[in-house]
Amino acid sequence: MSLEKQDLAAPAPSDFIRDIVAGHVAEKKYPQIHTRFPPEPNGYLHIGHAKSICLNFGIAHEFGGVCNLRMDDTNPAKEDIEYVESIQADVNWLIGGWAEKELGLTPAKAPFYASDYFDQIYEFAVALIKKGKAFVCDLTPDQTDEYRRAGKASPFRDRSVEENLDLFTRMKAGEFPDGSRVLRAKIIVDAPNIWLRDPLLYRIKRADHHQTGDKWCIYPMYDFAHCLSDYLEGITHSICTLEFEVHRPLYDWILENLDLPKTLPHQYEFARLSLGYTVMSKRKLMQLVEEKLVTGWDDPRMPTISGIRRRGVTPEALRNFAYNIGITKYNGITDVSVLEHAIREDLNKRSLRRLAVLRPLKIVITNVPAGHVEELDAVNNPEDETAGKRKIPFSRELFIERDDFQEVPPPKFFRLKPGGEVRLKYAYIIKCDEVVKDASGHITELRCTADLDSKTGGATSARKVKGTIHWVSAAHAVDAEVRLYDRLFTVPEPDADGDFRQHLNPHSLEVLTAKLEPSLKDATAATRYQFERLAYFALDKDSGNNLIFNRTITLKDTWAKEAHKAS
RNA sequence: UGCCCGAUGGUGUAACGGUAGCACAGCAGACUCUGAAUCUGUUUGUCAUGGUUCAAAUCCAUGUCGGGCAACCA
Repeated sequence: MSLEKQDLAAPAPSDFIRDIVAGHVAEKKYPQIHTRFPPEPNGYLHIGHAKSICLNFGIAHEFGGVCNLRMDDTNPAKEDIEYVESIQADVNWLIGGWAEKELGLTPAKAPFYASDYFDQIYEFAVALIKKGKAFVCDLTPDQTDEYRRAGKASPFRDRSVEENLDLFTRMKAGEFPDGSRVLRAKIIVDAPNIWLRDPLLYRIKRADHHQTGDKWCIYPMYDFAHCLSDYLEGITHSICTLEFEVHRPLYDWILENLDLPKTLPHQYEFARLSLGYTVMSKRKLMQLVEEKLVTGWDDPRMPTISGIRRRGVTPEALRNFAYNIGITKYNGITDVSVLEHAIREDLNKRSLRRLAVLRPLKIVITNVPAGHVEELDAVNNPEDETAGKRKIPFSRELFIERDDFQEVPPPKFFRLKPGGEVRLKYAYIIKCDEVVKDASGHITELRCTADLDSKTGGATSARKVKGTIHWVSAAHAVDAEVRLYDRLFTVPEPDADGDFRQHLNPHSLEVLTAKLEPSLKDATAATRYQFERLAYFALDKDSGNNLIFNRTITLKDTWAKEAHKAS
């Protein structure tokens, strides 16, 4: 299915923000809808950001608008160019083939940066001072905190415009040490909303900035820079998460007190994503990386966009997930199964089926002569006829999955057992005649006979056998490293109590050497594979001459559930 | 504590004063050369109490519970 068709087929998402936007479009309130996605480059983007990206770009896409990617880089102490680059790559990947046209670009065809506006933001601060609406305050951080809690005016609140102007100019010139003075808005000292109690606008902070170098030693605070950046870019709908709801009066106050000629943007808030069995805060993800609890930001177990991508999930799957969860103001925890379903649904449609054995058990088909090799037809994707067929080699010695044989089978086990029959996918029905063990009782080999007329299309091929299993020809098999990933945490809410690290899943990664059908030698990074009856896999970026596959997600396994119930 | 926000099955959402629907999960079955996919059926819900109304998940009031903010972070 083409992406375009997929978009058309998907019901247009509807939520309270889109309802508002649709209303504005209907009344022609703005010439064009303009949103933005404004991450701070102080970490990698995660699936919660994906929700926001899909919302902001989705709205632009659906209402003929534009969405800017803007680095909210007002705190150089915590930011880094590495993050700028990863954010750009992740956004491009997520919107690729979907909302690329809606991506707003600066004249340099780069993302936007709040730091692009530092000169203008500075002038806005000067304008506020001149109007008597901002003042330089010499209180220490602790004192400031104390005064604000008490709803008491700063003793510096009534400095003259001239003095404020002089002090602010000198702050900029670097005449004062870090943290010694700040610029504050003059609003209401005892407002019920803390963010209106003369909030900070600028602080002195000597830090090398990844975009502006050492040009500045004062940096605007989020509240001051954000609304003005939105305004300067012509943003109409500034969409953020719930924790900024209480900041909205300040957002509006700044814009309304600057006598701005253009239409003002408006802020709307929605609930951030919480996912079961996952931690989402950048701080905790950073901790996992720094303490080497994972291999990096793009470890396939991480909920980061880069980790999810490396795991083999497609942007379409992630977008469908984002659509499916909806947008509200309710802080709930989305079940991981919703994500897993979106991934499986996507991969089922697109992945090439292949035969691969993860934990090999050798079997010998005694009535097939040694040296005999035949090529069998195998369907590449039953969900997509255009994917065609391939040949797979069959011979006397094969590998099957150890799990597919049980010497003492539980009830309803319809795979291979002593004296039992099973179909080898695309090949013959075989019967297990003998179980060969070593001195310690470990099964080393199975000796079987094939019903030589039962090959697909053959005389007895219609014979009903309850089970069908996958296999690979031992002589033709290709070895590959497979990385079996599982959820990173063992509990639905890892950060609900105490230290989230104590809930780390010790089995979140298992590495095996698997036996693959030979066609997988030519596997490509862009292709998604389903190892039949097992899971979906994608080539890892570490893969070179030696193949490395990441397990994206398992197939649903009703039998495992059944077996679990029995035990 | 103050201010702000929220509450619909197990989970996430829809219903915009007029039949509580969808998805995921679960359960049961059909089909199956993937115990997958697909198909069929199905269990489970409007936080509470009042009020307005012919009619309330929806509007109002009060309460309960949950979340957020009170960084020279964003």
